[in-house]
Amino acid sequence: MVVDVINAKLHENSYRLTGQRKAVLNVMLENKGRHLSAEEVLWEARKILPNIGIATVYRTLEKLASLEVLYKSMFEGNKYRYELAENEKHHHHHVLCLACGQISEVSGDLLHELESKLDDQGYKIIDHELKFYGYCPTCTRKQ
Amino acid sequence: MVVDVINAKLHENSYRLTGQRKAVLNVMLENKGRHLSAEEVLWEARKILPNIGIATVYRTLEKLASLEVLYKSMFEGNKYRYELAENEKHHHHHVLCLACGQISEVSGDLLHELESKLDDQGYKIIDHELKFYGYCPTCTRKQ
DNA sequence: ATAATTATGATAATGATTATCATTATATAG
DNA sequence: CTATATAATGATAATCATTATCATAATTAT
Ligand SMILES: [Mn+2]
Ligand SMILES: [Mn+2]
Ligand SMILES: [Zn+2]
Ligand SMILES: [Zn+2]
Repeated sequence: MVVDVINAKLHENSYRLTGQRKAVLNVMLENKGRHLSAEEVLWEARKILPNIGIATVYRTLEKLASLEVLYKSMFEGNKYRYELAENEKHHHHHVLCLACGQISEVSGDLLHELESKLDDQGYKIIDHELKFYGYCPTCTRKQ
Repeated sequence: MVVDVINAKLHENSYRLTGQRKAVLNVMLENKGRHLSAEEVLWEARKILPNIGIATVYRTLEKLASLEVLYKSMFEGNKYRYELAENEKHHHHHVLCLACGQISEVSGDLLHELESKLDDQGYKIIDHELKFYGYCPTCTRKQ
């Protein structure tokens, strides 16, 4: 997602692009493809802005997620992770390695068939989330 | 899942079928198809065994989940829910209504194609989890 | 410049889950 | 059966991610 687009989205909602928000955004932009926890974002952001507080990081991540600049998902079950939303990758899914914890991505969307079946039943499906659990190629080889 | 099977599973692992575990099991058996939180299980179990503690409920739910007598999943994001595992329904998936919170079930498994694609890439996929978010038929009609 | 709005950081509160530990129940060995 | 080892329980403290509170600071509108 281009920075201008993000800027526009913030502006639309009359959010100010403060130094703290810039710092958080930079962290996410420099970590395309990674899935960071709030605390990880905090550590990175403090390299840019040493006094930024954890509450601000949470607030910023939530705002950016609500604007769909970021995606928010839960892998370990106790902690959310955030990643930069890239348009072409919308609706990608995840493979979580049970050995090393690595998160890899699966693109492609085979779920339209199921979704239209649900539509026929009267549901209105907005979104879906798919996670695979198993072993990544590296860990599979080591077994 | 039949009670005898559960009994056998417990026995195999030399777990004792105590009054507390019976109470939790009864709660789950009487709530087939529902997805209960630990606290909800506690309230129900206390109707049978008034002094059962929350720690024991957690311990029992975890044990039963590890034996695959129960399935454990997270819907709201902050709280796990447990449901009785029924063999024929293995790998069913969920639709979460964004309006009323109702959880309904989807059977069918269209994911083998994706899983075999991942296998080709060297992954060893053990399990998957699929959630749909949207509106249930009732809430869709009300809109 | 003044007043209103929005944002921030420190810190307390919350809520689900897990750990600890003394006590109790159950099983096993002699 | 009795002693002893093992497993289970309940009360409660600890943990940890997230949210709420609130006084202060920054930005915007008047
Ligand atoms: Mn991703
Ligand atoms: Mn279910
Ligand atoms: Zn791995
Ligand atoms: Zn509904």
